[in-house]
Amino acid sequence: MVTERQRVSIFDVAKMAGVGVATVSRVINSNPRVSPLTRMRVEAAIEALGYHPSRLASGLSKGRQDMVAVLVPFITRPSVVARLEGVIEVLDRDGFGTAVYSVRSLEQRDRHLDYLMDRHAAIGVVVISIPLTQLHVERFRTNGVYLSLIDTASEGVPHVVVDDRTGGCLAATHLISLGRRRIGFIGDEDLTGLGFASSYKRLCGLEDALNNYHLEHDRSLVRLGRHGSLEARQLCDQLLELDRPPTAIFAASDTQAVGVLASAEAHAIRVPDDLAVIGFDGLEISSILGLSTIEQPLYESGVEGAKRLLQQLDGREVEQVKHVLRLELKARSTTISTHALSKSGA
Amino acid sequence: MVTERQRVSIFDVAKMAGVGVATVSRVINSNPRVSPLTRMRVEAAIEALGYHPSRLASGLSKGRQDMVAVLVPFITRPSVVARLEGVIEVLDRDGFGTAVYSVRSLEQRDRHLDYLMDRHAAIGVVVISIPLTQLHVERFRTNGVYLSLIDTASEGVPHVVVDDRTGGCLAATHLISLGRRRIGFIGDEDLTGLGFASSYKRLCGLEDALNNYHLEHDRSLVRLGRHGSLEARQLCDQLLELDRPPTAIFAASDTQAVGVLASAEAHAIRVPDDLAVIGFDGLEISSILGLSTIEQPLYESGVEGAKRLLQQLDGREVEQVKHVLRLELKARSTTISTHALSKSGA
DNA sequence: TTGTATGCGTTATCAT
DNA sequence: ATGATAACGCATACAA
Repeated sequence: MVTERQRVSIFDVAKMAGVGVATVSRVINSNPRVSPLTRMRVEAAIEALGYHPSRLASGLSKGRQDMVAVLVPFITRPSVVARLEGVIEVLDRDGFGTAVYSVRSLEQRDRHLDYLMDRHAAIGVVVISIPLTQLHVERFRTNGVYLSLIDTASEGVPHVVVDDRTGGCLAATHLISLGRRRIGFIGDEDLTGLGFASSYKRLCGLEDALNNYHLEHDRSLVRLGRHGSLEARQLCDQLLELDRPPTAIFAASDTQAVGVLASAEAHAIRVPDDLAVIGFDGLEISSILGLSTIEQPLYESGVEGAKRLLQQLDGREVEQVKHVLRLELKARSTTISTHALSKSGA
Repeated sequence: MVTERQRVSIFDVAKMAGVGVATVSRVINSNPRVSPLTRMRVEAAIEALGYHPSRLASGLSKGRQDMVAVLVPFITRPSVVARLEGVIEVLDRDGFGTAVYSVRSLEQRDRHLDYLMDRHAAIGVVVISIPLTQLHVERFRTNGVYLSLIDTASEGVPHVVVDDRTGGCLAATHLISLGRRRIGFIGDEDLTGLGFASSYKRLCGLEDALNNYHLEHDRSLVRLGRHGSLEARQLCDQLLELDRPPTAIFAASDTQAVGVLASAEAHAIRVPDDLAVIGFDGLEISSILGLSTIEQPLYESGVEGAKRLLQQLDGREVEQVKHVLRLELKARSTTISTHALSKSGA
């Protein structure tokens, strides 16, 4: 039925153009050592035959391929996707494909890493928000597979991060400066073993802030659970039903803060009057809901992470092994109870 | 510096195990025609050497590789990501890698498609929410690259979709049955040339519903713009500032409905009393906000789409070329103004 | 500037 | 059951 047309190879092109395969190869790889005339003849043949070089053969011959692997946890999280988008865009611009490996457990992480420790699987690997062991890193190094980290760090490996602890402190200080003393925290529980370092660091930042003001930290106001709005709402319900409920809540992410807002509404608790709420990330939803937050450049983190991988491929040393992105407090209507807030939402 | 350890090949394993390369290959591919003893010796050597078969060489030899490409538009949209997650999960379970190609324009679509029309680039391609031309489809067929479509359709190609038009009708009928007559619509503008078919079909469904009730459709209540909450809010602002504003709004997606809710709040318009709002998709946010919506199985669409690709790879005929997923009306507090809504939010 | 020949690491065919 | 060897399609060192 389907005439599985025989693949056109570099050989066919060479024959049609009346040249050797090496010349065709040179044309493909824009090697300057080809006369303009020959180049044109070859290009014509390529066009006529509808020839596509085989990435497989090319990769095999060169000992590496043009695919970059990206390891991501929980791909449905908006923050992860925003980063991923940046990665894909940069890689694509440089002609690299992006293979996405989703990891939900430590076993899955190790299985994928094991597979990717091979220049024939991917020329380089970008890891987003997943902790690596020193052993993994070593093996990548010895195997000559490049590595670039986003939102996670490892000794000697290029990584781009934000200072989550300072961000947490920033958020809490904002709440304290507003007169709030009982500050609840809703963050991620470490169920998977993939950590959730950022959530933990942000909590540390909260404690830093309380310490700075010599305030005691009521540990019973800290609730951890699975990441998600629904879970966060339930955790917040618990907090709001306490005898002495918090007067402010710092959620480890905007997604969780959305759950907090829903919980407050269900309890008919006025925000920010009775409860101030601040999130983290600066997702679009925060801007829409007037949610105060600590904004981090997610997309940019992807861009930077990918660029740092490309630098290594080019043989350039990565100038700054540790690249720290800025954080910015966005004070909106869930903490500041003023006027004309529809305007300041940007 | 870095001792770029020489790659261990099938040859090294053969030598160490004292067998031929063919035998090693058989072991790798779990070919039964190997004696248990030899198998063990080979496996031991593989383990000892830390050998990984080269996917490149394997692919070249077999004339195809184990990477599936996925074409996605606007990867940051939650609906797209949910689908993508399903695809990745299924492919991974079957040992296939997933290369993600993001497309934002027609040129980019064609460039990627052109590249992927090659069994050496990907053994199969899954396309999400992007329209294809008949020409593209033909070329895939003649090149022997398998194709599976999600949220888009093409003659003779396996695809999984929902009935957007019926869904739109469902949403509108719900609003009409609630006594609303002036129904606004906020949907996607076709800026990119990638269509946005679903948004358009949902609008058609709205008109169907109006026709069913012999209601006139006020075209001035239809506003199209870039997909996103912020844009939707602005469009809704226009609608609410009309002399005769709508009494209900159907947003083509939950993301846009969120913008509508924000706009209503900014205008101090009560929902659902003065304005009923319904979205589409059934994202987590809809459940949190109590947003009425038409829920579609996004994750499942990815799962199904990937499965249908795998069926083709297995040489099985896809039994159902067109697979239609169900839609479900979730009536929540943005259309129904009753009691105890915090409970019905599921 | 251009062509020839070898190697990249597998798989598969054919012997044995 | 196992081994030798020819593809697979390209890049590149070397020769011309």
